Parts: sequence; structure tokens; C-alpha cells
Amino acid sequence: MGDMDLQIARQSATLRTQVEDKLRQAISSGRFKPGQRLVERELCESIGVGRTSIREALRQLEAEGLITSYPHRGPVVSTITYEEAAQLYSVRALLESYAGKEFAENGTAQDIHTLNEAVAEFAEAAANGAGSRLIKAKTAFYDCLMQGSGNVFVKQMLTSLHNRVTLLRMTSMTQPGRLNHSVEEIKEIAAAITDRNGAKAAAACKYHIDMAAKVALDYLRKTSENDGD
Amino acid sequence: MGDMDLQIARQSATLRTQVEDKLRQAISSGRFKPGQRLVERELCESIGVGRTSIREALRQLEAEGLITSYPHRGPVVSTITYEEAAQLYSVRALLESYAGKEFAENGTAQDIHTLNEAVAEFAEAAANGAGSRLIKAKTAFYDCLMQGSGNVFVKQMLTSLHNRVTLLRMTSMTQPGRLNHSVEEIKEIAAAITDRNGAKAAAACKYHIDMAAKVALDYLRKTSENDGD
DNA sequence: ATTGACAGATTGTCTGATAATCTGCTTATT
DNA sequence: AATAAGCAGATTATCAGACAATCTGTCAAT
Repeated sequence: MGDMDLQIARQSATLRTQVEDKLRQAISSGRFKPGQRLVERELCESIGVGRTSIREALRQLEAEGLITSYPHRGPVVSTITYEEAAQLYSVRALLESYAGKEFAENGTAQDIHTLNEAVAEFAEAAANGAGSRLIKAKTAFYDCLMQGSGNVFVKQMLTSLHNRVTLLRMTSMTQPGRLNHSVEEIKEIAAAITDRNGAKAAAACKYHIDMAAKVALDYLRKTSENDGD
Repeated sequence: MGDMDLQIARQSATLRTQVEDKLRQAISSGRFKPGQRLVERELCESIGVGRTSIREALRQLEAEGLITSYPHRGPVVSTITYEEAAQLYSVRALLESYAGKEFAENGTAQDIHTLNEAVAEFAEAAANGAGSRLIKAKTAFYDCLMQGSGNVFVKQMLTSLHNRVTLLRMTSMTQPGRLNHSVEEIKEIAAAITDRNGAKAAAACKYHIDMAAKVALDYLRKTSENDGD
């Protein structure tokens, strides 16, 4: 049998969980746009499950901040104002710096190895310009970073924040020139961590997010000039 | 009409919301203890609502981390290990320091005024030793601190962390001598914020949490020596 | 232009039913 | 005696149907 993967498909534990994933993905892929109403019955039909599962999944997403529901009016994909976006990036910088620092100072050698592999994969994906592969690589990198922080709360909070960034509906990576910078910054982070240099890792993380924030916020400011009421 | 409060009691929007509050309170008051199973039908009976409302409320608490549910086995009040408790206090220190710093540097005069009132109330409650009043005062202080930070994400995350601290089932304030120190530390925080001294406010916040963490973790270490398996 | 009433749509909540799954106990097997 | 197999009871997961409460937009009346 060798080292064959023993995990059985596990048919995703519960239906509700699968619905959550489907909805999360629909939101982050932009199929459901911020501000859009989510009508229960329509979701039931399109996903093919009963109201129970839909409603419970919606409660979860609501708690995560991905949707906002108003009593007797139902849920709406959350929108993020300019100010909130700025706040989001601030906290992200704070938490990711912390994660980077902890990783550098207390991460296992194994974690560091995995991190460097993720960075390499990200760099390669960036060079070849494959969209979905790029996203997957970036996700892997962050998963590793959060894992390495060794703090479950940080991990949880950052995951939530990352999900919410997608509500901004713009990938800072799609901005011209940003991607290459991004790769460099991430390499910087990994290098600092590999060096076991906590302060430097924290600084590199903060720099990375601050740059991403700058691009995103500039973009938001420009595009919201038209419909700012 | 003057500045009369126009808000009507609004009977707590939806039933589900009320159930959430009831459950949250039952957990933080210790009526439901960590590790305890929560059986749907029993909750329905004791709270007097249908399964729908119960189940949806449970999903919310699950997302908040207050309960953990296992597929086909139902929810259990979450438990926190020693390591997790340490991690919790670390993040709390990080976020509250940030909140304190932002408050000091960007909070409104009104917020500062409210903060000082909350501190005064807390000090007085501590002097008179009224349990529930003390808790209320401390809550008010933290609400104000988070409000003043001006960051909705920080506010949300700290609220979640505060709720989870109650899972430790020990108030660091009940430790002999701790309360007076606590009052002093909080006064220190308020003073730094009133002085608009960001760095000092951050340091004071961190110190406050670090002290609370020390007491709590020492206590946990002692009591878990017996049942640590 | 504002107010008020009405109809349609959608949510909030309850109840009952069924299948799936977990748990513990009894029984059979080596 | 230790382990495996199997069975019964308890509880959850999910669905379907029903009804009240509430929101929204429209149209008439002032």
C-alpha cells in the first residue's frame, strides 16, 4: 500500500460545510458581488439543498463577515468602505508581522523548509503567469506563514481577513508591475525567517502588506470617486 | 423634541439573536462548563424555542469559537489548553496595544472623556467590591477602548477574544491582590491616552495584559497538574 | 408632494418525518 | 481474557410544508 493517502474522500463531513465552501468560493471568485442580495430559495435551487443547510451556512458566513444580514430582509454580500479597507490592511500588517516574527523565532525547521518551497512555487507561477496557479501558490504561502506562527488565534483571524480582502474585488497583484515587487517582498520575508531574524521578518511582512495596501487603496480611491455618495 | 432617545426597544430583532445572547451568557457565566455537551432538544426545552433558532444560534457561537461541534455528535462548549491560553493572551496583548496606541493618537476628545468616566466607575466598583458592577464596569472600559481604536476589525477580534477568555473559567481579578493592581494599570492606560502618548499607551496596555496572563497561566498550570493527561 | 392602504415577496420560526451516524452493550470467536 | 461483530438507543443532519411577521413597491387619495 505504500504511502498512499489514507484519507477517504470523507464526503465533506456535512452538507452544510460544503455549502459554506461553495458560497465562500462564489463570493471570493466574484460570482456573487458585494452588495448583491442572496435569496434563500434561489440558493436552495442553484445549490440543490434544503433551506436548513443554506440558512446555517449563511449564519457561518455572517459571523465571518463575508455577508451581512438584515432582519426580515435577508443576507447581502458585505461591502467594504474605503475607511474599512484601510483598517483591514492595518490589522493585517499588525498580525502578519507578528506571525512572521514568531515564525522566525520559534518555527520548526520543517515549517521553514515548506515555506521556502511555497515561495519557489509562487515565484515560478508568477514567471509563467498562470492565474489560478498563482492564487493557489499565494494561498499556500500564507497558509504556511500562519501555520508557522504557531498561534491558532492569529491563524484564524488572518484567514478571516484574507477572505474579506476578496470583497474589495481587486487583486493588488493584477496591478501592472505589482506582481514582481510582490515576489521580491515575499522572498525577503522567507529569507528573514530562514535567517531566524525575527525583527527583520516582521519588518518585511509589514512592508509587504503596506505596499499591497497602498496599491489597493489608491485604486479604490480612484474608482470610488465616481460613485461616492 | 430635543435630544430625546428615539430608539424603540426593538425587541431584539430576531429570536435567534436572543438565543445567541442567552447561550453566550450561559457559557461566560459558567452555567455551561467547558467540555459540556449541548443537546439540541434540551436547549429547545430550557429556552423554549424551536430547533431552527437553536441550531442557527449554535452555528454563530461555533464561528465565534465558543463552542466546537463534531459532525453527528453535536456541539460541546470549547475547551482551551494551556498553550492556547498563552497564545490567546499574546494576541490580546498585540491587539490591545494597537488599540491603545491608535486611541491615544487619533481618538476623539469625546471618546477620551468617556474612557475616563469608565475608569472612574471601575475604580469605584473595585473599592466597593460589587461583583456584577465590577464586571459591567470592566466591560464598559473595554468597549470604550475598542471603540476609540477606530478600527472595526480590531474591535470585532478583541470582542471575540474577550468572550473566549471566559472559557478559562477563572477571573484573574479574583486572585488576591490582583484587583488593585488591575485598577492601577487601567488608570495608567487612561492617563497615557489622555496625554495623547501613543507609545506609552501601547506599553501600558501590553503590561496590563501580560500581568493578567501571568496570573491566569500560573493558575492554570497549578490546577492542571492534577488532570493533565 | 406626501400620506395611507394594499398586495406580493421573503424571511423567521415551528413541527413532523426520515436517514445517517455515533455510542455503548451484548454476544460470539479465537 | 482479549478482540471482533453486531445490535439497539440516542442524537444529529436534512428535508418538506406551513404560517405569521415584516419589508417593499405601487397606486390611489388628500
